[in-house]
This record gives sequence, structure tokens and C-alpha cells, in this order.
Amino acid sequence: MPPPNTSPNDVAAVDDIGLATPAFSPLYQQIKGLILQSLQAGDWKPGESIPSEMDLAARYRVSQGTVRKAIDELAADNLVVRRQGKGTFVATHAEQHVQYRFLKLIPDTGDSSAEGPAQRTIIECKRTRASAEVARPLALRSGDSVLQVRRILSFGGTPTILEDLWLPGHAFKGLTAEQMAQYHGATYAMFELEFGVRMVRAEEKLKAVLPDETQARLLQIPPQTPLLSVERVAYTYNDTPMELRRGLYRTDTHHYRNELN
Amino acid sequence: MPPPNTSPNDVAAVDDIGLATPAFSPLYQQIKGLILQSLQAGDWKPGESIPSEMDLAARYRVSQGTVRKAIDELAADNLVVRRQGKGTFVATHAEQHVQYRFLKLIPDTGDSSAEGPAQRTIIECKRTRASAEVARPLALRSGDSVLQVRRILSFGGTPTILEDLWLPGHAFKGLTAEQMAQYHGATYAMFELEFGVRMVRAEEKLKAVLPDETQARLLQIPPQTPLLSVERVAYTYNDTPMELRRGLYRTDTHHYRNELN
DNA sequence: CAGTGGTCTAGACCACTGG
DNA sequence: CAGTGGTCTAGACCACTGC
Repeated sequence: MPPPNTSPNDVAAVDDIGLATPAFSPLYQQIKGLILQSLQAGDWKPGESIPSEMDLAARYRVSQGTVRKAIDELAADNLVVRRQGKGTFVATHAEQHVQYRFLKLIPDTGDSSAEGPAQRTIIECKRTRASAEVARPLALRSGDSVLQVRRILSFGGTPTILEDLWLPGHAFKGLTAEQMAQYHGATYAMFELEFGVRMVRAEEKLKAVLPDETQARLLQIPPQTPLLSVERVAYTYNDTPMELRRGLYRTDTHHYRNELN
Repeated sequence: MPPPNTSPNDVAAVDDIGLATPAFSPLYQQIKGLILQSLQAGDWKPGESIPSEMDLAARYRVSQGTVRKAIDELAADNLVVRRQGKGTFVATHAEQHVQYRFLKLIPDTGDSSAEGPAQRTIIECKRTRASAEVARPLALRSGDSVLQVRRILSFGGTPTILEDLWLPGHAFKGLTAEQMAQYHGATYAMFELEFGVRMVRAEEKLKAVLPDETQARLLQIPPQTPLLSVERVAYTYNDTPMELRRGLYRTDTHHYRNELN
């Protein structure tokens, strides 16, 4: 016996809760979009649980299976974490064991946990104005206010990474070197907890370069030592760029590891 | 009314077709495993279609939904490609528009298609014995027969990549420089068509290095030019390593692009 | 024990492809 | 038009969590 089923394209229930859906897309995609909006709006904070599948199904007037498929995709995008028997939680950089969300530099020995946590030295933390090169990837206009941070990460006492960060001034008002130092290591966790900015995705461009004098001195290496330059743009929800980061990695004892599928 | 449903853990139908399933796993995982075995065994060749979901469901005595979930995972792993209205096809490096399956080097201009196809020059193609460094990642013993290939890839006439390949001798008997040259560009397609070896996955280790004299000469660059060293191990089904490749990339006009989720 | 996500089924209908 | 994958539903039961 067929259920009293409305057409799969019927988005009446969705429209009922007040959202326009101009083009066709499967119901579960629309549900995914709605949940995404709630995530962006901060209806559920990182680390908290979202409503159960049954709740959401009732709320959106669809079957549990449809909600499930929507959440499955959000989980695949790392926006949400499912835990059997407990619920579905908004992904977070804090509290989790995901210390280095985007860092792919690994000691050549392979034992990435043995070298222990990184020591971080903040060299500089100042408010400046964006140059054209910095403004473009951050979707700002040159001259806009940006926060610039320069720091060194050391592993086992050896300076290994020299990093420059640029952050949009409007989103990170009041960021201080003290804050950067407090959260030893968990920079993205700090962005979340202190500024409500959750990074979701990143793109990196890698090149091999030679350091200038200042860079060589800071990393305590001879000039002419080839370094891996990693330029990263990190995005929040909505593909909004929120961080530009340029790292210089020593690769004599470490390497950048990547998996291809 | 409940269906005449056997327990979810009942693998009778699976056992019926003659396979042991020692530990517990969801039915769809077991089905995935069975399909995987057929792929490895070559029951369906790359580019061909596999049986329809209904067929497989009948064959394994499970519902279409269960087969679907199994195939969904295989599709997510890039082992299989679904095409609505046509069927599900074994993924292939040939015929597809996926010219460079694993190459992540991109011109800085971003317009990766404008520079046209790479010109390939084979410098060397010989049979040797594996050194310890080569044997380990290929899961061979040092001294085992390996094929070694050295070649240069040029973009727009500029030598950009110097590559050394090592292939297990037993799987690539009779590989010649002519074969390498014939398939301009589509090396992995050749492996598939000529040797029945389909690469499924790869791992890369990146470092910044300086070239030695020979390397600098071959790439027509001054010494002291920093290069990106990319060491890749490519795997077939079953996590069997089948290729070790070491590339030296010029990164003055190109960069290695990576996306992080 | 109740509540959560995870698996499985059966059946209906939609969207796309090709003869 | 028949056959394929894609969506959606409804309902049952399993596995895990925590009270």
C-alpha cells in the first residue's frame, strides 16, 4: 500500500517553515541546507549536540531516513560528528583530540606523537593594513585592517616552522599576543572559543623556496637551506576566507604527508 | 507487518556462496567486500559495467538498499563510478577525462588547462635490482628485479618535472621505453591496459631540496634552485604497493595544490 | 530502561539513458 | 518503452550510551 506520500519534489513542509527553494534539489539536500543554516547561525554551538534525527524529521516533516542522509553528508564534510547511542554533535577544534587539524608536517621517523607538543614562540602580533597580496585571498580590500602574527613552532627544542598569519581585523577585534600564547597549540580552538569563528576547510599552495636572512636567522639554519613554503587560506562556513597563513617548514627532519584518492 | 526478516547478522546467503566471514560486520560491509573481491579478481574489467543493483541484490540475497550502501562506499573510494540511467562502472584511468589522476602541480596562473598537455621525454628505461631504499616501500626484498624509468615532463617547452619510477619487475615484465612513449601522458592507463594493474590510492611525502648537478642539468636550471621533492607510493587493490615514484618539481612557475577537509 | 544513532527491508515513485 | 540508478517513506530491529 503506497504511503500518503507527497511528491518527492514537494517542498511544502520546507516552505512552511519559511524558506524559499528556487531550483530543484533532492529533499535531503534541502534539509542539509537548513541544518547548515542553523550551524552557521550558531543555533547549536561547537561541541553541543544537535536535535536527534527523530526530532529533526518531525520538525521538517520528512522521514528519518531523509534526515539521516542529510546528516550523513554533513558528517562526511566534517561539520558534524555522529556518536552512536549519544547523538550528533557540532564539530569543534576544542576539546577534541584533533590537535592539529590542518598540519600535515610529520617527522621522518613517522612517530608523530613521540616528539611531543610543539613549543610556540610569538615574535610579533600587530594590527596593520592589508597589502594587495594579503587582501585578495582574504576577500578584503587593500588597506583594510588586518591582524598580523608571526611565530615559531619548535619540536623538541628545534625551530621547525616559521609562520605568518593574517586575520581580518573586523572578525578578530582585540586579539592579543597573550591570547595566542595562552592556548598553547590550539590556535583554531581559540578562534572558536574567543571569536566564534570555526574553520571548516582550507586550501594550500606549496612551493620550495630559499629563506631570506631574517627567516634563516629565526629558524637558526644556514642560508641556502631549501624550505617548504605552505600558503594556506582557511575558510569558515559559506566559503568565507578567514585566515591567510604562510608557513616555512624545515624538511630536513620532517616531511609533508599527503594521501591521494 | 514485519518482513520475514532474518537477523541482520545472518550471513547465511553470504556463506552459501562460499565465503567465510569470521568477525562481525554489517551486511553491507560484507557485500562491499564481496564486490571488492570480484573487482580484484578481474571479474569485471576497468571501464565495464558491473551487474545492476537488482542483480547483485538477488545474487547475494539481500535488499537493493543494502547493495546500494555497499556500492555507495565503493564509489566514495573511487573504485567504481555510478551513472544514472546507465549503470555502475569499474573506475578506469583510460578513456576518462582524468588525465592526471594524482598530479597536483598547477601553474601559478591557475589556468591548468591552458598550458596544454605535457611533453614527455624518456631518458632511461632499464631493468635493475632493488636497493634497500627502493625495496622497502615496494614491499620487495633488496636485490629483487625492478624496472627503473627516468623521464622529464615539460610544459610549454619548459622542463618542469624530473621523475624517477621504480616498478616491481614481476608485475611489469617486458615494459619498454616504446610503450612508455606511446601512451603520451597516460602512464596509469598504460599500466591498466598493458599489465592489468590498476592504481587505486597513493601516498606522497614532500620535501624541499636542492638538485645535484645531473638533476639541475636535466631540468635546465641553475644549481641552488630549490625544488619540491615528491616521493609517491601508489597502491593497487589490497593495499599492495606497485609503484615508487620520485619527482622533482620546479615551483617557480607552478605550485602543488592541496585541499584540506 | 529509554533514547540515540546504525542497519535492513520492502515498496513506490522520480530522473535519466538508450533502443 | 524498459532498465538503470536516485530519492523517499515506513517500520522493524540491533548496538551503544547513560541514567
